[in-house]
Amino acid sequence: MQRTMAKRPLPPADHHAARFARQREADRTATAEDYVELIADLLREEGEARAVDLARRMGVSQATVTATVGRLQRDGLVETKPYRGLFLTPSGQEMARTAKARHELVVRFLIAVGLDPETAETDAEGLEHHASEKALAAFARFLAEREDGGR
Amino acid sequence: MQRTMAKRPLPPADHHAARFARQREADRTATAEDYVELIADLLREEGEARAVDLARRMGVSQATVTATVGRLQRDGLVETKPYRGLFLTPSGQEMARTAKARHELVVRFLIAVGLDPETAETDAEGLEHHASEKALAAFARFLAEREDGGR
DNA sequence: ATGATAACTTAGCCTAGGCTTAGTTTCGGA
DNA sequence: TCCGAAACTAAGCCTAGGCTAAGTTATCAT
Ligand SMILES: [Mn+2]
Ligand SMILES: [Mn+2]
Ligand SMILES: [Mn+2]
Ligand SMILES: [Mn+2]
Repeated sequence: MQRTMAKRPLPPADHHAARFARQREADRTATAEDYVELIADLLREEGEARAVDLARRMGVSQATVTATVGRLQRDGLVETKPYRGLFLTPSGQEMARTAKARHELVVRFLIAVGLDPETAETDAEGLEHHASEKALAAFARFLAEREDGGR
Repeated sequence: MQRTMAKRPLPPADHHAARFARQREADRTATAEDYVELIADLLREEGEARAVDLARRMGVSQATVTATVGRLQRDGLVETKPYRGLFLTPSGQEMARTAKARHELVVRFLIAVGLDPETAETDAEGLEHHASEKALAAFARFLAEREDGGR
């Protein structure tokens, strides 16, 4: 995949550690982001977001959804009305809005660099959680230039 | 970050679930990939990869390294000689080689689309685990075209 | 040669996020 | 109306990957 194995010396240990720490942090927030994004999507597209639908779409058992939603409630992102679905608190809505915009941006970017739309969607689901603000800005810049380029 | 919130209907539930399943799978393998890549780097650059150095560079306690390395051993990726460092089995070397190439590719790609090198390194540490083969191929294609473009 | 220090391990704890199985509660069709 | 099915909850289990604190053990400098 690459010819020359660059002889780059290792970064200072604390820098190195900081990278991994950021990665672990992103992993910790990923589930919440995916859930609230999906809840928002379901509310918008289907009018309601029931736990059973979340379970189906996340590919996870209902019990897992119950537990995860419990944590989201604890963290002030979600409210539940049993048999009537899930709802987002203001801060849940905020997170969903951000997550959705980021998700869309990553998908459009991946397509712009030559990935097919289906794979772009799949990959974006994971990649989105690890793109920093700076990376997202770079992606947006890239897309803006692409659109301009046609002119 | 985006003006129009595309009214894309939700994908079929099973497709949707498959995306999240792939994401979870990637998360499960990420730690092993990072460890073997780092062990390989340390062996190459420092001549040895001791647990204590791994701990420092991963930003994690020594006890965590012991536990994680135990899993890597169980999975046939690593061998240990106490006070003499860690070594990769053939399949560990193979994983390290792949992970390293992928890491380098992602970094170069991020820089090519306008990210500064330090952020590229940080983001790559997380992004690399979620880029499919197709995405990596697209990144490589993009880089090849960039290089060509100057001609 | 030996002992202080660094490296490593062990034990015990925690949370997130999975699972199955077994209840309970609500809804809606006959 | 009422009862079976669907939705939800609860209980109990598991693994990964973190932590701290308390041992061991090997190395190396004196
Ligand atoms: Mn996602
Ligand atoms: Mn998403
Ligand atoms: Mn990584
Ligand atoms: Mn890496």
